[in-house]
Amino acid sequence: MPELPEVETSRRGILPHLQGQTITQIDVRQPQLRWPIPDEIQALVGEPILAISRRSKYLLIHTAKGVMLLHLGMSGSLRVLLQYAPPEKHDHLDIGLANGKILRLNDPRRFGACLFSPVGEVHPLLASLGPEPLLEAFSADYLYTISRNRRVAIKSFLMNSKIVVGVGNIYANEALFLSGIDPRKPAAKLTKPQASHLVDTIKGVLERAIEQGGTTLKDFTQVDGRPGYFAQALNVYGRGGEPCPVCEQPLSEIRMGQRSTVFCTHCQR
DNA sequence: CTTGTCACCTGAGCGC
DNA sequence: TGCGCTCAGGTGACAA
Repeated sequence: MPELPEVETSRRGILPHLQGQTITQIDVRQPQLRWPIPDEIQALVGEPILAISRRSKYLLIHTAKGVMLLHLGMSGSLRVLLQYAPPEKHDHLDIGLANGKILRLNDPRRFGACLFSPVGEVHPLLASLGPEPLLEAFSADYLYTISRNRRVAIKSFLMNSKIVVGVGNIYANEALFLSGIDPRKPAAKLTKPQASHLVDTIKGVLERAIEQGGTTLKDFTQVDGRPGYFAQALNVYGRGGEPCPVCEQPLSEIRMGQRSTVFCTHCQR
């Protein structure tokens, strides 16, 4: 499960089931995810879960011995089940808990990850990430300043995790539409008001999606308990050729960096 | 350093 | 029904 709101919704969904529980077992059925699941992960067996946090699209399960990093890639999802629930196709990993439940990772495409970081160390994958989009560090001043002298298209710039994390293809398309900015515009050509508007719309679109994830949040213990990927009404994503919701001109669809990019040539400049 | 491309993997949908 | 092709929500590793 991909974009930041779904990851945050997953965090909130599994939190009540995992908080304070001790990890009793870690069953790896398929270690070949994006990277092999390391054997060191077994160091967490016997450890109480102290907290579950999120950095970018990584979920971090904290213990006194270290942190388990979970990433859902393009197709991963988490559920909380009873420990005897028979594993189904693509159920690669179970984290057994003292209350008889398990946290189970399912990921058909195996672009996800389960990694380990010893206590006190920051995992290398997290070391050079940009700011969280919903925190104050991601501001108009920041975006304007960091985009100077950058010729890359603003959409690719936004999707660069060194600039800001958590803005994936869907929300990059949506935020640029809501800001009236052409996704092909070189980042350096953003004006200060545009940078400010863009920061506001990114925060707004992500916050609304998280709120909706919250309202539709199931308890993560049912087969259909996963949050819907598209809880939020989308203006442009997946709507190439359809009329623009504002001006009714047909929406353009192009590819930028192998990613589908939808925008309105009339409303976005 | 910046930018663009490739790779990882499975499954769904489409045209034939 | 089946085959081959394209595409899909991510992102690190490279090459230029």
